[in-house]
Amino acid sequence: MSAEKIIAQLKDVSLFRVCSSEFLERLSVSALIRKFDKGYLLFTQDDVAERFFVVLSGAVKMFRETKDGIQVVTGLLPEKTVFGETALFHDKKYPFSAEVIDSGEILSLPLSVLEAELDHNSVFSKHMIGIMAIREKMQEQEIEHLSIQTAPQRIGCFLLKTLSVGEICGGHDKAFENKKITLTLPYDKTLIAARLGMQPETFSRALKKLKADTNIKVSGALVTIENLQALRDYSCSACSTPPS
Amino acid sequence: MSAEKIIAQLKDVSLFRVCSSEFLERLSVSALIRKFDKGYLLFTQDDVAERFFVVLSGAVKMFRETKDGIQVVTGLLPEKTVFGETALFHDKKYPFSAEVIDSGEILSLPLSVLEAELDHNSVFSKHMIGIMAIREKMQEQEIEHLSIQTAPQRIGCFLLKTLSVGEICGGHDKAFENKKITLTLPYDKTLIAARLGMQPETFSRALKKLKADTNIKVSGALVTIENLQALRDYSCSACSTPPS
DNA sequence: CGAGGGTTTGAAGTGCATCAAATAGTGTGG
DNA sequence: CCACACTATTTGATGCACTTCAAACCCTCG
Repeated sequence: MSAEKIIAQLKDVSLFRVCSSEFLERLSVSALIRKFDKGYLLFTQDDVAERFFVVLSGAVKMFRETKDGIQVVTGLLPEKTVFGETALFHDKKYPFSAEVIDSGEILSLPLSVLEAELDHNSVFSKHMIGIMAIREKMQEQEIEHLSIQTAPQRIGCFLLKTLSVGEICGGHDKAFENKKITLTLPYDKTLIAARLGMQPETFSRALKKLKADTNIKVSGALVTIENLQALRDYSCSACSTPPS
Repeated sequence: MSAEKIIAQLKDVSLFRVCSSEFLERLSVSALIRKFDKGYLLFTQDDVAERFFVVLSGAVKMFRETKDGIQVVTGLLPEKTVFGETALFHDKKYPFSAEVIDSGEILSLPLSVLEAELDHNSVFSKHMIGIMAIREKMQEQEIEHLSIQTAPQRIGCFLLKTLSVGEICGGHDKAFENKKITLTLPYDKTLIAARLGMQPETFSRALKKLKADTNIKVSGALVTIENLQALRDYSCSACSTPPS
C-alpha cells in the first residue's frame, strides 16, 4: 500500500485524528500491513510487545484466559480500532490476548514511535488521554451493566450500540427515529454471548425474551427493530448513562 | 495548611509524583482543603466540573445511579487518591457522583491548572497516560471478576487487594508469606458488598463460605488469614492476572 | 449429500436476590 | 453507666436468572 493510502487510513483512526502530517509520515514509514485469516492469534497476554495495531478490515477479539481455561472476551474490535498500545505502560507486555475473528488487514506500528511522540508532543498526549478517558467511562458502564442488567437487557444494549458504530464510540444516527430499523448482528451469536458475559444458551433464550418484550424481529443474524424507543426503555431502564 | 505541607502531600499522590516543583507550587497555590463529614455529597454525576479532588484523609465513594434508583458503586477511594480529573474529557461534567464515606480532608484543584499542564508538559501527560492505563487494566480485571467469579471468590480477592493498598495500586508486601495475617475491613460490610456488586445478605453468606473454605477467621471487621496461599488459590483460580 | 460448527431447546441444578425477621453493635441522652 | 434508637449484620425461606449437561436442529460449505 502506498504511503499516501496508509496516511489516509491512519487519519481515519480516532487516536491519530489530531496528528501532524510529519507524525503521520513517520508512522506510515514504519507501518506494516498484513492480511490475517480468521482464527489467527496475533499475540497472547504477557507477550513482550514491540508493536501495536490498527484493524483496517475484518475484526479482532481481545480476551484473557484464566488458569482453568475460562475465556473472558474483553472486546470485539471493528475496523479503525487501535489496540495493544497500552502495552507501553505495562512493562511492554500485552495485557490481553488478541485473535482475528474476521479475516482482514491489520496494520502494525512500533511502540517506540508512539512513545517518542508522547515524549515530546503534548497535544497528541492530551488527545490520547481524552480517548482513554472515554474508554474508561465505557468500561464503567460495562461494569454497571454486568452488575444490574438482565441478559435480555444486555443484548438490547448491544443492539443499540451496534446501531451507532461497532462498539468503540457512541456515534449519533438520530436519522431513524420512529422508523423500522434493520441491522445485521456483526458477529456470531456465540461470540456476542461471550462478549456480554453469558452462555450461548442464555443468549438464545434471552434474545427470545427480548423479542417478546420489545417487538423486535429476529431471523438468523438479521434483527428488525420496530420501536426503537421501546427497546431503549426496556434495555436502559437500568443504565445510568443511556446510549445515544 | 502551609504551602510546603500541601506540596508534600501532593508529592505523595501518584499522579503528581513526577511533577516539577514549579508545577507543584502552582498546584498548591490554587489548592483548597476542607474537612467533610461522612455522608457529604461532593458532587453528582453530570454536575459541571470546575475542580478535581484528592482524598487527604477519610474515604470517598464513587457511584452512579440509574433511573430506577439502583446505585452502582464504581470505586471506594482511600487516601491519596485523585478523582474527578477525567471530567476534563467529558465536557467538564463529572462522569459519576462522589460521596464522603469516612470523614476527612479533601483537597481540590482547578481543572484548568491540570489542563494547562497537560497542554505543554508532555512528561506529565505521559505519566498520566500510564496511570490511566493501569486503571484501565484494573477495570478489565473487575469486569472479568464480575463475569466469572463467585461471591466468595470476589470477597477473597477484595481481601487480597486490601492487603496491598486500598484498591488503587498493587503494592508489594511479600513480607507476610507463611505467617498469620490480621487485617481490618476498611469499610462497612454493606459498603464492600455494594462495591463487589452483591447484596449485603449475599456478602454475609459468602463470607461465611469463604471462611469455611479457606481457613480464615472473621470476627466483626477483623479478618485473620491463616494460609495466604490457600486464599490466593481459592480466589484467583478464576483470575487471569492474580494480584501481587 | 454429508460433516461440522453454530444455534436452539429441554431438563435439572446452582447461585444470588428478595422478602421477612431476628440479632448484634453503636452512639445517644438520661 | 444504662436504656433506647437506629443501623449494621446475620439468618431463614423462597423465587428467579443463569448455568450446565444433553440432545436436537439448522445451516453452510466442501
